[in-house]
Amino acid sequence: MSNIVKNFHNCINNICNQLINEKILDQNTNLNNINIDIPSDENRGDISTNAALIFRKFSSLNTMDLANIIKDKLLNIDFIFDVIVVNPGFINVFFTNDFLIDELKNLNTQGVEYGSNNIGKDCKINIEYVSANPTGPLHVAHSRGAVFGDVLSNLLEFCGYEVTREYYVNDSGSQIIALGESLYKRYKEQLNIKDEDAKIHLYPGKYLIDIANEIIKTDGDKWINTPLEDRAEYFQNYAIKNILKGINDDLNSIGIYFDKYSSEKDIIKKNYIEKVFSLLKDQDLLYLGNLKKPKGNIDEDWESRKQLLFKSTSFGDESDRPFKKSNNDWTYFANDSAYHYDKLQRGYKKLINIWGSDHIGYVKRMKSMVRSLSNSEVELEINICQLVHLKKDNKPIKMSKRTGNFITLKELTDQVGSDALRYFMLRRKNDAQMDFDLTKVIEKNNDNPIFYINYALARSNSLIEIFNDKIKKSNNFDLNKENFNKYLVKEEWKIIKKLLSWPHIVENCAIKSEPHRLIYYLEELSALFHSFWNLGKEQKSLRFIDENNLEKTICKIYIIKSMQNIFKCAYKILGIKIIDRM
RNA sequence: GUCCCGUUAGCUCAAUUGGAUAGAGCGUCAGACUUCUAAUCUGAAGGUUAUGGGUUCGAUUCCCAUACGGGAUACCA
Repeated sequence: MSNIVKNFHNCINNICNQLINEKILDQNTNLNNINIDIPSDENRGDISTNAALIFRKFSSLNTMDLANIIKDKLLNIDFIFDVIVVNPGFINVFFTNDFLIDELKNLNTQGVEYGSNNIGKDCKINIEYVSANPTGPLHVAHSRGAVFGDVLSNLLEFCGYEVTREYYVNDSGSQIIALGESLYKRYKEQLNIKDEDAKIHLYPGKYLIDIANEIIKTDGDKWINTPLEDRAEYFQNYAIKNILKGINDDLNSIGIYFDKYSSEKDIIKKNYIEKVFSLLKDQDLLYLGNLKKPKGNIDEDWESRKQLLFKSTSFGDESDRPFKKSNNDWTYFANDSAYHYDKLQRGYKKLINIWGSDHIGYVKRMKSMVRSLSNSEVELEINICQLVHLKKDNKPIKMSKRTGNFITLKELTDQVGSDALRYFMLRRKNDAQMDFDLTKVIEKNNDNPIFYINYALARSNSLIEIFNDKIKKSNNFDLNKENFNKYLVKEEWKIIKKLLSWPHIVENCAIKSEPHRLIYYLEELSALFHSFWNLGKEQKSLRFIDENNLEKTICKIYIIKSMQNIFKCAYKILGIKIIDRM
């Protein structure tokens, strides 16, 4: 597992220990705030650190003197070519070319495993996402969380976590009762039987009609005039089963698969709510009380009610939260707490939930709950995916879930394809709102970054083809370090350094749960490649393939192979297809 | 009213968890195709990081206030 940033970090830590021994640094010097960066400006070295600026507080020496002492020690390390100290105390380090070539060989030896790490070693983690109610097909708003959760799972797996991808099915409660009755209503409708009961809320959309017709196909009109209690469960389960299958198909079509579906019904059957109840009671976190009247806009029929409340204020929430309704039923929050208790029982060391922005008000109470139920041993991380504004030709598309006039995930996938959908859903930070333009994401021009990176890959691939056809079929390159030094120009060293920063990018993305950075990395790498490619137009000697100079060509093709390796690895994490040719 | 998220170039967005001269793409202007694939590239112009304070060697980043935009706001799920 090679990571140039980590390697260098170790060097700095060693030097720090030496300095402590030499009494230059205080015994209790804190190393936590030391940054190791890959500078964006190449003049600032291949890697840089603020160590001297941090050490300043733990030493009688001034920052620049400290920096120079560290510099002298760094210069003794064999893979460091030069060190420059800059005001106010940054230490900029340049690697030797030999070191970079060794690392590039590492990259190729490790193949698509290059960049993986073990920060998640022995950590069982549960990532719950989508979890849309099984009352209708997935729509656009679900797709962002779906893709985000999937890629975060891939990424954490790559970092050594043992990941469970989980979908929580809300197959219980009043919505499901309404769903069952909606289906029954459609069933009657399809059999041309008049229904006077207009009170029942009907789920809009055509999908329930299709399901109703399936029931008619097998059962005919046998359910007509059966009492509610006899038919309810059948209609509910039938609807859930079919809708869930549709949801699953839609997800599969964009490459998303779950390891586990958890059912709310099952959780209730396990009596976990009662278990949670007593656990909270023991910690004195439940009490009977009245919530204060909320200020501002509220319904006119608000009334003060006595109900069982969870003390989430003791964890920083702004209000305590209802655990039971005033009629003594459990709230949804109580159910959800039981579900999280179930996850804890399964031995996860960390939980991640990915929620839509409409659930943002529930973040604090759920985090508080998991802390209470796990003795603060398990952290619940909640990533909020903000709204996606759909557009077409730069004009907003109006949608309303109430009338059933919304664009489904399936329709979106059919229009733009899985790759464009995934790529653009990931391209923005999850907690910022984003636009998604149906026409723009599939345009084949400069505006479209996914074509930009695919084009880089396609171009590089044609190089490999030409190389194999014309020059050499075998993979046994004679990789002579001297040749790299002799033939490569500064633009190519820049590409190599970019490639070697991949493990650092991966680690950062995983630690911060921010997969969008992978996308930006790919676009930057592609830019370096395209730019260098075009230099070859003006100056033939800079081209990758020179039939008259095998030694040089081999070095250059080796970089290309390394680059493709990184692309393959990144595409796998992002879940998008490799494009060989365009 | 309260809470959460956001505000960075004309537009859409980055910024390596407090670092150095805040970067890309689009758009604008000026250029590069007898090609290893022009779906590309080169150059120029474009900024008081919403505003005002604070913390410190150093702030787009952390804290406080203000403005604007979006979302959430008792027993639904």
